[in-house]
Amino acid sequence: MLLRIDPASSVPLFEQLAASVRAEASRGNLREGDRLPAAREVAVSLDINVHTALRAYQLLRDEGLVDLRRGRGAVVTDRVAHYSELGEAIPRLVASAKEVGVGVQTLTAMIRQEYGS
Amino acid sequence: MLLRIDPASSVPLFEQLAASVRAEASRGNLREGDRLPAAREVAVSLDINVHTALRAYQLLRDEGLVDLRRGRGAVVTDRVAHYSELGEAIPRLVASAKEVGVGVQTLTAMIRQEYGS
DNA sequence: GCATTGTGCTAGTACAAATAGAACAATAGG
DNA sequence: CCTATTGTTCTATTTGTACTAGCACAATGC
Repeated sequence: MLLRIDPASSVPLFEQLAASVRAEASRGNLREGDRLPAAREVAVSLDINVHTALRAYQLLRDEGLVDLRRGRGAVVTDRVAHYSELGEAIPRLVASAKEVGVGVQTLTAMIRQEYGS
Repeated sequence: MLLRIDPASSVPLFEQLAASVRAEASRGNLREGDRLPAAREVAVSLDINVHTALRAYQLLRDEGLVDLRRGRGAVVTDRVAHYSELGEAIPRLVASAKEVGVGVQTLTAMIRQEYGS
């Protein structure tokens, strides 16, 4: 499990952490039943507050990627399969956008627009 | 030109307005050389501040979708073609995400992650 | 010249992120 | 059964940023 964050980035720490976990899922490095390191443990190793680490985990729980239970930790659900599926489709779209010079902000805005309608 | 915004939405007004213009572009309703209504005009008809309308236009300028000039207004550039291209690819990905129950926030986060790497 | 249109500057308000401390509840394992 | 582990809940503070807005200014077009 490679979890990285960049304290200098403008992206919130908890989002970076969640994204880092998703990336592992997209690459197929996570399987149903796998257990993520404890929030307290992650907080120490990344030098962030426990609440921040927990918030990332709670975000992933809201998405359904992990189950959270006291004493047991964060366990990957069966939904991890969907993430690796999208892990193939997404790079294609991103490549197209980059080719024609459409930025991240614009692309994500267009997706939100499409999703909402 | 159908420009709509929802004051009740949590999405910033200027982003909604910009998205509304992009949507027109994606649908092929805008062509190179077309002129958008004046910011002050849009502000009045949508009942928002001029700065808010202007900020939307400046966002579109930064994207390269329009050229902005004093006294002349906002003119659509040749990049509009790319927007209608993506207007076909994006719905496919969004449909896939919806099928497997992946939300907007998650999807856009994954795209940012992919874009950045 | 004069109206139109975008730009710059300034500022108030509100919201979100991150940190912190403390107490609590469920689970796992010896 | 007991204990350590792990997430949950609550309150609070600090800090930074986003959004909106008002006013004066500058460039363009007719």
